[in-house]
Amino acid sequence: MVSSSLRDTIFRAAVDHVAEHGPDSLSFRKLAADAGVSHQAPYHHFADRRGVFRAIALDGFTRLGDALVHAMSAPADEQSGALLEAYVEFALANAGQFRVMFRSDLCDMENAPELQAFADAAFDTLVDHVRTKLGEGASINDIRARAAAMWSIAHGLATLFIDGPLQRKIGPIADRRAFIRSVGEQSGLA
Amino acid sequence: MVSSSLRDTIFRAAVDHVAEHGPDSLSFRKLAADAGVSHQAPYHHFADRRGVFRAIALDGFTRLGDALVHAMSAPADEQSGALLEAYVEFALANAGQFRVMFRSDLCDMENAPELQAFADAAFDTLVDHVRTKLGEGASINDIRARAAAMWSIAHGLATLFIDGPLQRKIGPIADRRAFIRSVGEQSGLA
DNA sequence: CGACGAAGCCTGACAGTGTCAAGGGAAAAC
DNA sequence: GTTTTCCCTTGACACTGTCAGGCTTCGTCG
Repeated sequence: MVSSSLRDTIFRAAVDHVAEHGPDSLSFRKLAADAGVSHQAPYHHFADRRGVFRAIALDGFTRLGDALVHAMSAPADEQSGALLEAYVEFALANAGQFRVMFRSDLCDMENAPELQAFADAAFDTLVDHVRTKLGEGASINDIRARAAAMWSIAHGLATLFIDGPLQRKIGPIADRRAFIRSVGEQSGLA
Repeated sequence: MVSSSLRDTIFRAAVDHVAEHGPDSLSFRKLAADAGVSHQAPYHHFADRRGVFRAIALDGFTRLGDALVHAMSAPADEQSGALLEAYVEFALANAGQFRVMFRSDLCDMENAPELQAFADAAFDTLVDHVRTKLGEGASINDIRARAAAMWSIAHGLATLFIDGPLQRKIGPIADRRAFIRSVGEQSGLA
């Protein structure tokens, strides 16, 4: 609490702002003002404006990874569906943060090895799942393609939900959970 | 050429900039300066900075729609794969523009009926395709879920390609086209 | 022909932004 | 007790989007 409490204050305020108003309207100066410090104070804890986005993304990947690992504790024949559901539900429950995680211009994943590590870990979880599901005979190409397909469908469903178009076209979805599962079933992936 | 040539000049410059440097670094003033006009001139052709993004998105949806319609001219049993491939290839060939199309904060699709119309048309194309593919017996719920699944996998694959993580994890992909098709096959959708 | 009004563009100004530069004050290390 | 280090401050700069108002140029109508 003592150690760099300003960093936490600003980080939390940033997460809240992103969740409510999205990433782009986030102002470094206003963050500082709201925290009651000078406009330069945040620079002692984050190198850049992008630094705070990197922190937000890192937190997001950590929590998403946890959610996916938790989904793996489902019965074997329901794991795929549980993974899909966990991914999409996380994205919807943390829409702003989720957007930041996949905005390369904001968090610059290419140059942030710690972000890559978490993203890699999440994907490895997925590849392992696919490998055991397809069995020994499966070729590496099939495994990669199927893992990519699963990630794609989860990611696509999440982003299309968040950014609007699907919500409007599909119409009011009484039971979102059921819809997600039925999307998984319609693809051969869950 | 005479009629509002400045609008075209600025629009093209904006598209080029978005393609090269992404949407967020696009400066209204610099656009004007590059066109050799005052910093207020663009306001006579676009209401906002977002106005130019709306124009970019509209152009993008138009061209994406054309690409999808063209893909529908494939043999019936290859249509699904062709749609997937057309969607992803368009996104990769027009990465910046594609990002703008699905950034609700930039083009504000909720309040832009002309954008919704194009997005709806694209989705209707997809629903029709699914309907004829599943046949008469299919329930409306299954049709919607399968259409959503197809859109999700195409959209997810495209965005994961563009924003990096997939490219890195999948490794160098010798034949991207083959990879896209194999992703489609691994799901039951193509 | 002359008045008028709109279209298209300009100059000026304002609040707000990210970030570089330099200083200050307290606490900790030597 | 001096010096170094950490955290924060004030000041400035270039740049942004956008509101306000003025100035030509041109088509239309009385």
